[in-house]
Amino acid sequence: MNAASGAGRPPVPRPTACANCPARGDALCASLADHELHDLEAIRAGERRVAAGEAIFRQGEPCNSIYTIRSGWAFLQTLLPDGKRQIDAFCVRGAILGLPFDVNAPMQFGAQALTDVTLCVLPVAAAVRLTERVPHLALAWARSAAAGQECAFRHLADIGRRDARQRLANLLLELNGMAARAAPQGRGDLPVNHQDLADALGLTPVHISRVLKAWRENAIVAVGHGHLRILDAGRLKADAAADAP
Amino acid sequence: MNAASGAGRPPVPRPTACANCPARGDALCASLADHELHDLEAIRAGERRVAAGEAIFRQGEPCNSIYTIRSGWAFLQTLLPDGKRQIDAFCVRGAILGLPFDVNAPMQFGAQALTDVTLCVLPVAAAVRLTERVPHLALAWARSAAAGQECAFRHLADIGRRDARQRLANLLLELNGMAARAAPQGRGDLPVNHQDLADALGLTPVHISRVLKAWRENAIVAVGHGHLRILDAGRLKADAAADAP
DNA sequence: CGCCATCTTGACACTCTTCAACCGTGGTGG
DNA sequence: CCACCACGGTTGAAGAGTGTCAAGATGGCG
Repeated sequence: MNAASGAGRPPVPRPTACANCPARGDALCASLADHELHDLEAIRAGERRVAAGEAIFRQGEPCNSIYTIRSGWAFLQTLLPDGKRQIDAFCVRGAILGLPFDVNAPMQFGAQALTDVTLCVLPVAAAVRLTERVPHLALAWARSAAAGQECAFRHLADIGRRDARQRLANLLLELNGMAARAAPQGRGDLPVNHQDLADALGLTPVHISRVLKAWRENAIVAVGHGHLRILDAGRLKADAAADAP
Repeated sequence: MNAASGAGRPPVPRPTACANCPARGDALCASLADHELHDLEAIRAGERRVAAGEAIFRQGEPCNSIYTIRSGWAFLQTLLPDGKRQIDAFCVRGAILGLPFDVNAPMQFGAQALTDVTLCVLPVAAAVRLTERVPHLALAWARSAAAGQECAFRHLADIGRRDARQRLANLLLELNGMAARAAPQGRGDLPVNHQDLADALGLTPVHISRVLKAWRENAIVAVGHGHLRILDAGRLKADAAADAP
């Protein structure tokens, strides 16, 4: 998974340092100056790796860390009392995952790794204290949370007001965009199965399969075990807004 | 609508001052100390009244103010290209409405008054600048945005994973709670019509009417022109989680 | 008093779900 | 090395839930 030790390159002094963080430029840190970054680094609680399918933090439990994704895919989910699951958002590099300002309050949603994930960990209490000296930090959080809200609203409009085909097309295009930004040289495989898509869109895996069928046959998408690739984003876009004027 | 001038009480020195703001205790300001509040007041751009049905800010246009609701009801909405509407959230006293950190970026959702509304107006640029001296302010924004996100996620799980009856019961209970907090002595009338509820829940007004029918007949809710009252929250709660274990 | 928006009700159509059977693939242990 | 199994995906048939259309009732407001 990590090939940093190979190939005659000089070893980086501290592989998890902020300065050479893969998320530098995307995350919280993007809006911070170098000296502010230094302050931030001082309170970091290091790095955490979470295997695909494992929880990053759980719904119903308090969360005393702020996680930033350095690599990999994760998602936020709400579990209902009867076991149904709603995926609220997918996240890649740079996303900020827990914002539990009240350390003791139980989280109302959980976060889970979709692929293997590496996270930057910030203790909430220290981060809030740091805010006094680095107001930009709080501003960056606010911005991140506002972006998350916007994203949730888009998602809401999708689920509430569009049919299955449009929902799925929109989501796939969004995921494709995230994949492209997170790994520009990647092959574009999205690490989602039908169940994930169904739980994100308020549909059933069976229906996802049916909607994908037409696209498969027209070589617009390719489906595999636990992943999915978009072959023709243009035609997908046409389907996404089939009812637009 | 405003009876402040009546009844022999001594006139307040400045009716719109922060210190006697009806939202003091709910909003941004709740987490600020008195001297910080003073700083905030210095940059206020006064008050704005918006009549029921009018836009507070529009989707697609930039928004250079941060609005806090002092009184009345509003909602956030996403308009789709084909004219469909999704209501993303309902808001009462204390809610913070625009968080356009990039003053030039067009808003991806709009805000509209549900009843007549009075708003506290803060210019974004000045507020961001103030953040340097009052870090609490940025923290309060972040908290507010995070709360908004949580609310959106709950809403998402409702629409994605529950049937019409449960969705409606949940929403009505939430609105009822907001009404109780916003006007504890009020009669509990919710200022929503069937179209509003339908647009919030991803349903049609016709279906809303059908779901309400049973509750009407059992004296659980009372429906009127453009408003709605909950008579028996307990039985509504039972319906809201009818599928919980 | 009459208009208009809101709400109500019925009949019917359609999307999506449910249930069930089956298939292909990848992993695992004998 | 192969048989087996588990999982994810596919497909079909039937049914529930919700949308659409259309007509009528109700009540507020000019």
